[in-house]
Amino acid sequence: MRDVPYVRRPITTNPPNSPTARQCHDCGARHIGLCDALSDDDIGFLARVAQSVSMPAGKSFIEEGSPSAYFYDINLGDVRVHKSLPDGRRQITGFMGIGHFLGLSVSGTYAFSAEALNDVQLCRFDRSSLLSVFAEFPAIEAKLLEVAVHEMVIAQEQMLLLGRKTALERVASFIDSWTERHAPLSNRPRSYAPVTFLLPMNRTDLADYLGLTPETVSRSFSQLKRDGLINFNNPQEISVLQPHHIAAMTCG
Amino acid sequence: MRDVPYVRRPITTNPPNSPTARQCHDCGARHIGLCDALSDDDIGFLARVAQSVSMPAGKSFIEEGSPSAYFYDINLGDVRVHKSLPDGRRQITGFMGIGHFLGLSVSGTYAFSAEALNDVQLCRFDRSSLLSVFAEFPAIEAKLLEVAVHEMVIAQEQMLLLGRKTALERVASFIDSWTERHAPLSNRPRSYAPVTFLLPMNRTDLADYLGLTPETVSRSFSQLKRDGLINFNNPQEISVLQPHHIAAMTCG
DNA sequence: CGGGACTTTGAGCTTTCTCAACGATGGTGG
DNA sequence: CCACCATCGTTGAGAAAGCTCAAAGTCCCG
Repeated sequence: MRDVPYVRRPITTNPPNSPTARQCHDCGARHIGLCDALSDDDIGFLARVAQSVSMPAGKSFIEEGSPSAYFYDINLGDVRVHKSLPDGRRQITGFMGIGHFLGLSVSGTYAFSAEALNDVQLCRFDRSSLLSVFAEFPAIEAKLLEVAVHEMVIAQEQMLLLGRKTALERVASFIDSWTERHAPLSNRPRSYAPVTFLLPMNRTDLADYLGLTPETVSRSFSQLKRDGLINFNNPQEISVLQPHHIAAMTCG
Repeated sequence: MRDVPYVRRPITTNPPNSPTARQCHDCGARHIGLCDALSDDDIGFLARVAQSVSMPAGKSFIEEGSPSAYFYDINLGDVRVHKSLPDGRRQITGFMGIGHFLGLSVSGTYAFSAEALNDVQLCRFDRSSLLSVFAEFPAIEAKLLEVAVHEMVIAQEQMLLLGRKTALERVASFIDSWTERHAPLSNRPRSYAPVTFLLPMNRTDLADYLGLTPETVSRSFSQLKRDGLINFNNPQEISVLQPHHIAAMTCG
């Protein structure tokens, strides 16, 4: 039954001290992204309209063009977001991780699709509940605006990558940003120490994210490997041997 | 003195019934974008912290990396927004017109540059004034979130274009969206009647927007011209002879 | 009428894509 | 437990889309 999402608590409003409300304490996303903007008291109110949902790896839970009934916040796992052309060409617009929100819509239908890259846990809010929460807690809406503005900055960087960078620069940019995700040193200059981590997506996903073909992604990885900048224990596990050098190859 | 922006009212707070407050009535952007979300009463309050600013064609008024001191709303004219790489490669992330807002930032520095494509009139708000307005009028912040979400949809469409469309499809997509801007038929199916309008940007801007070279943009235009889908009276004035056919070439 | 900037067109080149084969990995069933 | 199969990743060779460089054409403006 791996194809059917398992809804842990299919109730619309949870009592204030229910396990759902309390679970935020233990949530991996409690102090990341949207929820980080809320006090323990406020998040209790948010939790009352939240449903906890699990998605197996590969499951699509947002379909481009379908009614935007829900809004999601990722508690665990990784998600790929994409748009497609009628003939099947696909552009992945982002890989989202813990604390990331998904599914805001103005038009009433989703403008993109979203799939679980691995087993994912989500907080789900239905549209109308969310609107009432906004009315009660403007802080949430304010934080959401902040997050949306930050998303926009990232989107503009991706446009620069897609429109103007070479294949090698694109792959280096990707490695650089994932190195930052796994060894975030905030404001300090990036560490020169090697970092190893797992990539939750395959080469085809990567190609569709970087505007390349899987072959070109693979060739770029191979070149970086030849140059001693990275290494692969297996295709998923990358070691960034010279993070500063990779960063220099991103061209900004 | 065309290089120096002319500030019409360099005062920070204007009295409620001042010409500034009343000018919103006559503003071309009064019922577009952000301002459209506000009642006549509310917009009076917004006008009290607004400065009206003019920019001559070509003037850069937002510089990537500089402190994000101001927030702008376009009253008249067209603006190009872009990011650049250190070696000069440029990606234009959007062409903004009347009613468009610009300059929100979370980090405290602008993530992009903005230049006037022609003579532009802007409403300018300083950061701190804007934050106080947000506190007083959550409706503005809510509308801003809505606008930001819509921006994000457009950005994702542009990523799809840059990552996955052919040169001809990119140029057709551009023509299609500008046809829509100039002959917006809302929900009804697009008109089959020809539309003529002026492009405020040159071929190099277009190339930097579409991830191409000026030569390729020109060649694509020439092909569409040969095929009888468009015509140019001069390089700025385009006639879209078969809007529906152009729309079909965008591939979505 | 002339000069500068922009646009168009052409020819050859480069990067990336396409197509194909080979290799590695992981899951499944005998 | 191992062989098999499917999927994914890597590598190579040739093709093609779009880029670079160059020259000619056009338009605007003084």
